[in-house]
Amino acid sequence: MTVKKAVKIQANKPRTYAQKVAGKEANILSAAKAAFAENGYNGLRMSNVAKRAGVAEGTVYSYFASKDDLIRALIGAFWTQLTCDAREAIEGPTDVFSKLRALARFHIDSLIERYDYAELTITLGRQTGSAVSFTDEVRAFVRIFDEIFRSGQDRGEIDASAEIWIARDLFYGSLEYSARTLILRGGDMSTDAVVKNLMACMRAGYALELPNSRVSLQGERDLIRRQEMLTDKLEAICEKLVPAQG
Amino acid sequence: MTVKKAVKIQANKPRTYAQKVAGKEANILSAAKAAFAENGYNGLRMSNVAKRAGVAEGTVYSYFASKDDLIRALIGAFWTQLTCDAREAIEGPTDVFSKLRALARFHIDSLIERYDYAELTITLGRQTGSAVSFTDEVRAFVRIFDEIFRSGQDRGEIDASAEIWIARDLFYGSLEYSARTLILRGGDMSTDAVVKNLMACMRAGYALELPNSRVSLQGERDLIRRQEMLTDKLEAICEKLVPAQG
DNA sequence: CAAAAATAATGAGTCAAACTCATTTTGTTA
DNA sequence: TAACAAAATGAGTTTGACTCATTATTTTTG
Repeated sequence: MTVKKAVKIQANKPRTYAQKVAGKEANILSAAKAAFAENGYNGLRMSNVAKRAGVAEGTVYSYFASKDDLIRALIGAFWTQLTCDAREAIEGPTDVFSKLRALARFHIDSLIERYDYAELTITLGRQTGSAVSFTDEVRAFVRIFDEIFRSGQDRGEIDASAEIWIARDLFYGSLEYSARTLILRGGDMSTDAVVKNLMACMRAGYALELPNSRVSLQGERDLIRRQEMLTDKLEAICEKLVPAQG
Repeated sequence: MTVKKAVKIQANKPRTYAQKVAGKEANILSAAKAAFAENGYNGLRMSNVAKRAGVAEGTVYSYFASKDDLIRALIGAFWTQLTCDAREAIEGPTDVFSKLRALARFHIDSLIERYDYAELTITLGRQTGSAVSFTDEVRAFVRIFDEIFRSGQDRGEIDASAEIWIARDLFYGSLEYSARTLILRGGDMSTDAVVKNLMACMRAGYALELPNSRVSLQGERDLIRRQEMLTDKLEAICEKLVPAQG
């Protein structure tokens, strides 16, 4: 038996039953969330989830086909929430690199708080042939970086020839690794240093300030050459004049 | 019962038995390696490993206390081999950034070939309370990067104030993420672009060439200023001379 | 060399936990 | 309120990691 989420609703009856069903799914999910937070993926017991949600074990399986599917749904919800929060976090700054910095800061803080989700995202993400997938939710989150980066390219602040997927992996990859280091070693190391370093590298590698400064440097060199030639001429004139004045 | 690896060896008896025991452990490990390669961690069955190794299931448990331990031993061996190969791969170049480039290239290629090990390293690495640990083996691999980076700092080619753990996470993190992207999306994307981009960012962020060029830029600016003043003076002289000559 | 002791191998059996499904309960419609 | 449909139930099945009493092999000892 599979619980049909799209229950036919009559216009006159104010869908109390459908609400109840939807509420039960939410109950199970939040029970799973709590169980997962306490014991992780391997420690999570479907029987425990059922007990917490106040339903029989079989009921859980009528909403989620397997333990994997249940956790997948959880991961999807996590990324959706994260996307929402991240968008809020980057609202302040208008400058492209400041936006990226805000995103980086938010992301590494989130990862440190809930690294288990990130870990499972990778572990379960590669497994094929499952009904539930959280690919879309992760993509929606990743899109935040893409939008900022693209807008930077459009505005001419970021090198337009930079491949976005590489920049994205550099961004998220280094943040995730650093988050793990901070969790493992813990203590006195700060997220600020990580973010600062990442942004310095990205700015140095992608920002178009450097080429511009090179152009101005070139211009200065030209000027120097012209001034050298002018100096030569003037010196020659001086040479002629000095005996006349001396 | 636990098989004692340190069998007391009599000088006269040429340890045929100890060899046999060691051989059996190697058999089990290679059987596990094959099974893991075919089916991954979840798909690996201890019964299957035993069958492949030509021993009873119980025997496997006298060499490795659990499935986790068996896989951990496998992961440890993987990193040891990788360390060996990586050291060979970076032998050619002498320049610091060329060495890093060689390491990056080697690492991303290895990851693409055997991503499952990298994934499990992360998943199993965080789990506590297990007899077998592969921390040392991973550390030995990571040390390769550290050695190159440190030597660069010592030689003055790399910013000495750069925090090595952050640089390391940037390096390995971005490579792992990119490897995953390349595996998932596959096809026409190349590892070359990833390595090139990473090295560009690291060079821009860590190399000491940039500060040097800034110094020379400053020097040129000073020269321009002096020439401006000189030009002023010469122009003034010309002004005086022109009516005299005109 | 044979008996005794120590070590290693065996595989049938245990156990935990994910998953199933016949039955019961609850809700909806006529 | 009866007939029907949807949902919930939990005892039972299955799977696969792990155990342990027994058997086999090797080493030591007298």
